[in-house]
Amino acid sequence: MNSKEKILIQAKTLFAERGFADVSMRGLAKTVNMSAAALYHHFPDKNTLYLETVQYAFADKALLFSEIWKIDSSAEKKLGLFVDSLIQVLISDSEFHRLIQRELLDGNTERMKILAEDVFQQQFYFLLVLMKEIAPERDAHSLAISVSSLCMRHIEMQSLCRFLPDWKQEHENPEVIAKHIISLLLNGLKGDT
Amino acid sequence: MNSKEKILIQAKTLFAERGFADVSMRGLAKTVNMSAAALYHHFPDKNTLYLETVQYAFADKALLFSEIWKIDSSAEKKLGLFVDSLIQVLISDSEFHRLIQRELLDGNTERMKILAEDVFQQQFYFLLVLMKEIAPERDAHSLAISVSSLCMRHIEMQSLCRFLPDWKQEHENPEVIAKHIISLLLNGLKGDT
DNA sequence: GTCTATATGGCGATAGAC
DNA sequence: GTCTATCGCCATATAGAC
Repeated sequence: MNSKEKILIQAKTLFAERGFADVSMRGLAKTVNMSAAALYHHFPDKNTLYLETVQYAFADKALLFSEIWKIDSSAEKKLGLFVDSLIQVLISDSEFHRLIQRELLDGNTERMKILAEDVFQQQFYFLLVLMKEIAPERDAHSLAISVSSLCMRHIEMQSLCRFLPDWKQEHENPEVIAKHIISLLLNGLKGDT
Repeated sequence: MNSKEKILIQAKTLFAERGFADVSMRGLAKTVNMSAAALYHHFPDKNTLYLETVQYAFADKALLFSEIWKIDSSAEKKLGLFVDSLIQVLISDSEFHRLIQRELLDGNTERMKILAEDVFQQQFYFLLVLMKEIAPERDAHSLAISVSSLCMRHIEMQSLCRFLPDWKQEHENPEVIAKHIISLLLNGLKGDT
């Protein structure tokens, strides 16, 4: 593995965990056993390093769900698989998840465009098709946002939920979360569980 | 208004906008026309200042919805009012909203407890009661999380959604968002709009 | 491609006058 | 309660040797 890739891997970890302002070039250099000066051979400045780190972290995510859309099954079943997969990806690559959260919070327009086009767009498109099939009389865009919102936030709220009434251990089980979301989407509050 | 309050107001703005690490005592001092040293008369260190700022920003939010729960109306109607109010609060006090996002991302256990007990707990309790009334056979805790997740994330995703397929201007209208969420909750994907 | 050394400046926090 | 001055440290970034 070349140096640049080694740097990007560690940068992803550090930026995800502590954010842009709280990561120093010195600190990053230490984790890859380099001097800080050496980083500047690979990246012109800290800002560019961050941008490239984000793009690196997002690079392979666009294709992650492609098998789901090809499956010959009902739209509801596909939606279930998508929710399962999204939750699994967010949990298994929590650095990726945290970088998305940070980008959403920052709201930089240029990087929003990158996030939209490089990460979300393809899956979002298929999700739109699915929504139009399941609920043709509704607003597909809003529904697709709702699906991803539910998956992401249910995970992000875990550290808070422990301190809220009626919390149970099982609420942190990914499969329980997924099942809840699917059921809510398909049936609404009043449907069967 | 005394100096301490003036400091807290500006600190809320700065911490919400740029995060703990990216706010300097010098910079904060400038916005309140003070020397940095003077800040240390009111707060022992930057960490304590941040903690007090968060508590200050959260202080009056707990009671914001109390009228809703008293209204003599159907549970569905109350849920609608809650969603409307939550979205309105998040939009009208975006600094408050951003501080919550930052706290959720940080995940500090001590401060999660503060956030849960000082901000969420009371509304969450009433929301639980509402959920048990509307959907007695379902998991009320998960449903209450879903309600707040939908409200918060739909707003947080706005800067991203502009770059996603099928986006329309009206998707940023708070009333449109609220109506969508209510309809999704009450009817699920397949219900009427 | 990586190093050491360094320029330049901002940071949190404190001392002590008023 | 606020100031100026300062300590000691760490930051980004660059220069130049190897």
